[in-house]
Amino acid sequence: MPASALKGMLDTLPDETPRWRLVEARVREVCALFGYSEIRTPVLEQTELFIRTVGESSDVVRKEMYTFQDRGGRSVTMRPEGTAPAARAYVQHRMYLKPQPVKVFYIAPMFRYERPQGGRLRQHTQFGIEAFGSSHPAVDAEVVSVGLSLFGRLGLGGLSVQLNSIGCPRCRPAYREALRDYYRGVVGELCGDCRERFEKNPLRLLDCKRDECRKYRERAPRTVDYLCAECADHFEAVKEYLGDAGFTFEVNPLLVRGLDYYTRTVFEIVSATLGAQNSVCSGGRYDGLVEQIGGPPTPGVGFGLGLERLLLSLENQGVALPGPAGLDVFVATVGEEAFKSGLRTLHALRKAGLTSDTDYMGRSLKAQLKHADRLGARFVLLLGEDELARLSCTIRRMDTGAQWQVPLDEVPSWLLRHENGIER
RNA sequence: GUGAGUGUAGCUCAACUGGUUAGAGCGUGGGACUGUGGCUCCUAAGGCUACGGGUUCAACUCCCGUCACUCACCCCA
Repeated sequence: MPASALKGMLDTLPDETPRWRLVEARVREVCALFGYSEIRTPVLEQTELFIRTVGESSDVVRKEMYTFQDRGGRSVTMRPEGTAPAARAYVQHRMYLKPQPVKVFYIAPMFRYERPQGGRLRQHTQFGIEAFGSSHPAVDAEVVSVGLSLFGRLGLGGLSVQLNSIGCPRCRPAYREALRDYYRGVVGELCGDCRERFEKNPLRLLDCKRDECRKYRERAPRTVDYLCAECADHFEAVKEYLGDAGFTFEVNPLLVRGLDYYTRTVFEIVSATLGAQNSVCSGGRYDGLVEQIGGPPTPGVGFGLGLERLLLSLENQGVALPGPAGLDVFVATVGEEAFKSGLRTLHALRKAGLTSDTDYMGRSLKAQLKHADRLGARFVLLLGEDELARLSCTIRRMDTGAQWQVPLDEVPSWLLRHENGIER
């Protein structure tokens, strides 16, 4: 039996879960503030859903999906991203009949079979939001600002917002052709990948990182110059709304996204404190997605935000993150009778809502105190023969060392009295 | 999937150009302090040096293979 998790899949240990809970709490606060409600969808979906929406030519579908036959012989896939499942739920439950827009968020594991690297895992946790039903450019701006607000609340800096518009099915073909025309003469000098992109998905020619391909993109035609009137107006409005909200961003004409369903707005929030995998949040508009799944024509915008990357970036920036919460009370006892009495007191403490624990290792009193200190106990309750005889106990305050004798049955109420130091 | 680097105690790292019982700090258990934590000191446990093979009188050290991890590419959160 191999006692190790699968490649690219991490355990989150007790020392680390508090920081996760902090981030999740902030996510929920921000979502509540912006009017997004939580949705939970299954980990598995029909493979078809992702092939049709994310796109047959995308890398995600071609080589990164965890796909297998279930026992009924159906091809199923562990979700590689969250937008398609949310859109599927929107259609399945006819949420287009509800007041629009429908705004949802999720915190859920995503799976992609890739080679792990700093900030890249096979299972990662994504916080995502989706706003279905409105094509208003102010919604695009809102979506971006949800991400930025979260980062702001967490104290994450060193970010840059990259924004672009890749047009719609009406104007994109003209752009695609212009791009092909531009690259046609130099195809032979491009890398192998780019030669394939030239055929299949010319937009992607723009984000190749190889020098031999990179030098051409400076003078390549830009998406924004080929937008139809509606798309151009939309893009202008998005920028205006974002600017009015006080956010700074950069228009990056080279930004195109890897998933096929995007239309118009695409954006990416990049952190300067991550390695090569520096995109912490990215998304865009997907006006054709719902219809493609079988719903009525419905616009939508959203983003995905990698929580592992967010945590990494926070750590790299030295943002203070919480560790395990300390105990209110540790019950230390000497002798068998005192141990039994201690257990009864422990129950009373817990019943009163005080976080408390005792020693189950038969440690010496001294070692129990030491252990209590490590657990971060604010008070230690001492119970030995002397105390038992008097039906009382010694309460020690760990930060000051002050001690009191308190009758056993009054311990919880004594501790809860505000002046004695436990603040709820 | 491609390329490179690294695998020594729970963690972070030592061990000269191959040389005999593989060390230290932190952490963990116990003690100095017979019923009182943090500081200090003492002490113990903990290693098939990732795994398998080869070279050699001798391998943590050199060679080959496997696996794992890391970084970069592809791509993405």
